[in-house]
Amino acid sequence: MAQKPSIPKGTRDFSPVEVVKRNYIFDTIKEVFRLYGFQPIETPAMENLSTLMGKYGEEGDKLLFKILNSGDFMSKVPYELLDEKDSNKLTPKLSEKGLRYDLTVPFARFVVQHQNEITFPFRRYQIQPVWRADRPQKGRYREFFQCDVDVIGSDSLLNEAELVQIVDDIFTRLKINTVVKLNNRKILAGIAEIIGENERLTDITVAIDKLEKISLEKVNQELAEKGVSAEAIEKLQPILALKGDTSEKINQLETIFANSEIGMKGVNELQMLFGYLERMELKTELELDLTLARGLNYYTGAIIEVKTKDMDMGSICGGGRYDDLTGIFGLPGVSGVGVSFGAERIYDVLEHLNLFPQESAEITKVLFVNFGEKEEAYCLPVLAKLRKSGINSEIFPESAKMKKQMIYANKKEIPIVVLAGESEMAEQKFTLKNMESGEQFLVTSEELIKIVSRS
RNA sequence: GUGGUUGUAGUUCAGUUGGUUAGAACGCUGGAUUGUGGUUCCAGAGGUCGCCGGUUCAAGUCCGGUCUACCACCCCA
Repeated sequence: MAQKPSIPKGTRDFSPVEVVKRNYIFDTIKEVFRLYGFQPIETPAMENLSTLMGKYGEEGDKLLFKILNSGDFMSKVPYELLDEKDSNKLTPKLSEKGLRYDLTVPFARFVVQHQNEITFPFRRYQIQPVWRADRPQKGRYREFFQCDVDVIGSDSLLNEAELVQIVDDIFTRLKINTVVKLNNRKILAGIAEIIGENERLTDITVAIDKLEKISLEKVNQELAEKGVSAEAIEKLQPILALKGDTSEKINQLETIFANSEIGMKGVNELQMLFGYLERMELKTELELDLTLARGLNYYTGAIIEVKTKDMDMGSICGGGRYDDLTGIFGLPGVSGVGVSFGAERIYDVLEHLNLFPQESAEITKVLFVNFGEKEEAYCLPVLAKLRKSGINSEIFPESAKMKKQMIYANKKEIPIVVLAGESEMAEQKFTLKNMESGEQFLVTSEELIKIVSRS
């Protein structure tokens, strides 16, 4: 006997109901992207490892799925390498392709490769699965979808502002209450500068990013463990404790950064961004969060993160500005800014809050019961007319027992069943049954189409 | 990658200090009802107790390993 089939760890099948719900999210997102003039691209599931390696830090490299070379690859491996048993040295001999880890790096590669065909600034969106060899947990998978929007080739902060507007638009449509948290890497760099720990920018950002989750004491402890001097930690405290609304925080930062050029630049960018946002009449709450760092270390300017106010959950959307992402692929000086929507988490929020729409464009509206060959022939022209007028409809493919066909309609939640047997045919009519109320009507084909189109 | 919890019909779960033939509910199939689904009633099918090994006269139950899902780190969407 065949053993039970299964799928790889951290991957999922999607049932029809789930796909319909997921498409609702993707369709809403795409609609808004298009509304702002973004165009879709797609890139291959696999990239050359040389494109992917070293772009996500040391951790990231470990989480890349690598694809085994084809053919007799072992014959080319020198014996000494096999004896050494050093995976890091052996891997390049066995694998030269990997599954993409995110959509941003392949996008950067795409831009460099097609730079002469692209009109800048390039506004693109991309909705595709990505793969990470992470340990799965609830809401964390090894295969998941990212929905990215980026503008590349423009330094204007208007792009940041529009991305926030897109976020506002999408979550308003999805009926999720959100707060958009904003910060700027230059502020964080300024902080590192004035406390005299320029070198430790990454450690500092990672540590203060945790302020929401763990206590101030723990954060300070972690900073000390990472080798940040006690003096610097002391200097950091008043900054972490900054209070007030956005303009108050910005005012205080101006004083703090009097001697930090990069810090001042960050303050100016924030002022400009919030200036744009004020004119956009957003429904979403905005918050300047100085502890917002986000892990990805290619961000250089604005940092954006979106959380829902409706339930306790990590961010459902995030992004920022990255200067010079294409530099590593040989095209320096092109700046980009983008955000990525976490489809899986948005799904969980909508499910939890029961916000998926009941009506779906993907379910069958009308089922013709099949009574036999003559009856089939009688129904087919009407079925064709229904479909022509855009009504999802089907005929049961064989003249099975009535009960079986009714159960089929019931399970598929088909709202209307059409019965046409001998007696109906004799009168040139159809019996239309409303499956919810159980009511039945004897109607002509024209009346049938009219009634069904209305409901 | 580190540490922990878990696994029994399709699903959710019972299963005594280790002791004959592993149960229930829901679901599924058929019937009551040859032109009527959701409610009801009757009958039936469905399990290598995640997998591999060990201890024992005897293992769903104890031990080791492994896989899976989940939880906390790490990191992240």
